[in-house]
Amino acid sequence: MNKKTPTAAELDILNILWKKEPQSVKDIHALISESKDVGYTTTLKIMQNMTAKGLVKREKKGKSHLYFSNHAREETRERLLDRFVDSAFGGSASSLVMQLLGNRKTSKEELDEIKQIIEQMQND
Amino acid sequence: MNKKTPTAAELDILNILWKKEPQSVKDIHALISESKDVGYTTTLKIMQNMTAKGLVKREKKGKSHLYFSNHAREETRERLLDRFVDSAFGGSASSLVMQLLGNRKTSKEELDEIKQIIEQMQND
DNA sequence: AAATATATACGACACTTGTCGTAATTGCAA
DNA sequence: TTGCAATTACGACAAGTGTCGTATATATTT
Repeated sequence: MNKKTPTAAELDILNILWKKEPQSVKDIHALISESKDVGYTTTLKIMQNMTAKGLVKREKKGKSHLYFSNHAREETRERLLDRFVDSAFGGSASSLVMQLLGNRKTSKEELDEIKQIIEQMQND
Repeated sequence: MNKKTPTAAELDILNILWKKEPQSVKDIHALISESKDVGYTTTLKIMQNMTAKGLVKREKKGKSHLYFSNHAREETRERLLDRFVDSAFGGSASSLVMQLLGNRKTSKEELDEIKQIIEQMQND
C-alpha cells in the first residue's frame, strides 16, 4: 500500500541518517540547523510523520528516541530516480546523463569519476 | 522571484508541449487521457495555473487558447536535475550515474547510448 | 438574432507538507 | 518525592496541488 517516496525535507533527514545511525531528533535537528533555519518542533514533527509512513523506525532511549532509517539508501534512491527519469526526462536515462554532462555545474572531478564508472562497466 | 519548478502534473504537460507546439487544452487533454483518467477541467486548471506561474504562454485562437512552453526544455531540466542531485543524492552526480547504470530497469540500448555520449565527450 | 455547442473562468474541496506554539509526559536531580 | 528541564505529543494553520462541478463567455450554425 505505502509506495510513497520521501519529500524533500524527509530526504534531508534520511541523508543524515544514512551517514550515521541511529540519531536522536536533537542530533538531527542540530545538523539540519547548520544549513537551514527551522524550529525544533518542525524537525520533530517531520520525523514523527516519517515514523508513521514507515520511512524510519525508532526506539526509546531514556527520555528520547533513537531513529533509524527503515529502507536502504540504494533502494530509496532507485525508486526516486526511476520516478524522476520518467517525469522530468520522459523516461530517457541517456537524456538525463547528457544533461548532467553538459551541465556547467557538474565539477571536473565528478565528470572524471563518471567517466571512470562507465569505462569500468565497459569491461564486463 | 520565480524560482518555482514545475510539479509532476505540470511536467507531464510541458513534456507534451516540448514535443509539439503550440497545442490547445483539448489537444493536450486528449494526450494526457491516454495514460491517465482525469477530467477536462482538471487539465484546464493546471494549464491556467501554469500560465499564472509563467511556465507557459498562450494566445487566443478563435474560441480557445493555444499554449506554448515558456522555457526551453534543457533549461528546465537542468534546474530540476540540479535540485534532484542535491536532495536525493547529496549533491553527488557520480552517485546518481552509478545508481542509474546499476539499475536493472535501464535498458541495454540506453546503456550503450550513455557510453557513447561519454566517449564522445572524452574527445574534447 | 437566437440557439447550440464548446471553451474558459471561477470557486470549492480534500490532501499533503512544512511550519510552529502549547500542552503533556518523563527521566533525573536536588 | 517533588520539581525542573528536556522531550514528545498534539493541534492548528497557511500554502500548494490536484480534483472537479457549475457558471459564464463566445464562436458558429441555423
